[in-house]
Amino acid sequence: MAARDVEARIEAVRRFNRFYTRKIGVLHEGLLQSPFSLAQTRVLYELAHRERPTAGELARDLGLDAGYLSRILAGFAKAGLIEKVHSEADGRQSLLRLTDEGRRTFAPLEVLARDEIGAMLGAHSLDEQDRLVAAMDAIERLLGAKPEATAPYLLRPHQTGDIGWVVAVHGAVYAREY
Amino acid sequence: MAARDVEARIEAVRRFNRFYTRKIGVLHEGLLQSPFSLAQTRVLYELAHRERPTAGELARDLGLDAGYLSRILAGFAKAGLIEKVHSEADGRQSLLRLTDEGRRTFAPLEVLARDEIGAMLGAHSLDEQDRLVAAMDAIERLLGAKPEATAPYLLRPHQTGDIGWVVAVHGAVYAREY
DNA sequence: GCTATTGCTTGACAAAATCAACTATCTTGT
DNA sequence: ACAAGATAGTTGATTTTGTCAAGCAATAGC
Repeated sequence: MAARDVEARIEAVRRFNRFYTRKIGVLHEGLLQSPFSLAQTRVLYELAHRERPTAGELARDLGLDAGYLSRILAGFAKAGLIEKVHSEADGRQSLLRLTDEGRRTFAPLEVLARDEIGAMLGAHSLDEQDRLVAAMDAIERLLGAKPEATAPYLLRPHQTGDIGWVVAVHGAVYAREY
Repeated sequence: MAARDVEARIEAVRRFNRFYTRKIGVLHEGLLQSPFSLAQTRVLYELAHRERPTAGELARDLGLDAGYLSRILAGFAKAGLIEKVHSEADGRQSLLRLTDEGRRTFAPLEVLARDEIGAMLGAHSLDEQDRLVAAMDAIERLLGAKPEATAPYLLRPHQTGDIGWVVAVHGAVYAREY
């Protein structure tokens, strides 16, 4: 429980990240039969599940480049999948909405994605399925809450020869002398 | 616990996938400062942690296109990061190995990646960290074991009007009549 | 009102990934 | 032993994906 375990925890998380990176890659292959790219699918999903999002909202939440997203949305609009309505409140932004055509197009993708996950789950007993979902919920709950933006965190125990602590805050890494 | 819950489980897994897709994306941003792409980094990692892998082995395990990987490896070889040794056993394949230079190049990446995860963990209490790691281990254990390649799995409970079961096996989706 | 900021778009470009064709080697069946 | 087929890897052509900076219109802050 001491600092000695920090390395082990980090390794465990990294192993999981490698594992799940691959898993997600495999799962996404299934949607490859659709005419949409992964990014397009993610955007479609958000469009289908939000009230009247703006482009900026989607870009922020999906972590997409604004320009990139703009093109994706332009493509959707051209294909008649979405409608852009000028915002009354702020003339710079448009409120986005799936058209009926958009919903019809999206529906089979949704089925495909569901069935794929269903197949994955189906390979396991109900008990295992429950444990899996519980573990996922736990991770989401733990990592989903925004971490405190306050103190820097000790990453490695001090060792002779170290110049100080090595700390990382918000992705940036610093060395700090004693 | 009945089939009624299937949909709920599927939704939970999908939500987690969306969540973790984003998480991984954010975590990879940190390595953006390095001169290597995500794919290159993954390959480097495997090279550093395997005995004498072949290109095919890496391509399979990382899910990379053979041609794409070939170019990545050619780049590494050109930069003096790896060495290809003709396999005695099979003249078609080469055994790959990081050079000392390769190890030196890889080391700071490893530190960066570790510190990034460390920062993530550091935002949580030790107890939370333990629960996080336990949940990740659970998922890996459950999904890591190769599922039985036998029976098709029931995805949705029967409803009036259904033509039959909708089943999915290994990513392919079939309809089956009663 | 003037300036800075914000939301979005566009053009130019670079990086990442896919596909098919091809060579060299190995395996299988007869 | 040898032809036919499979496999490991490379290469060229191409597409897809993503990034960056410039620019425009609308808004917000002095």
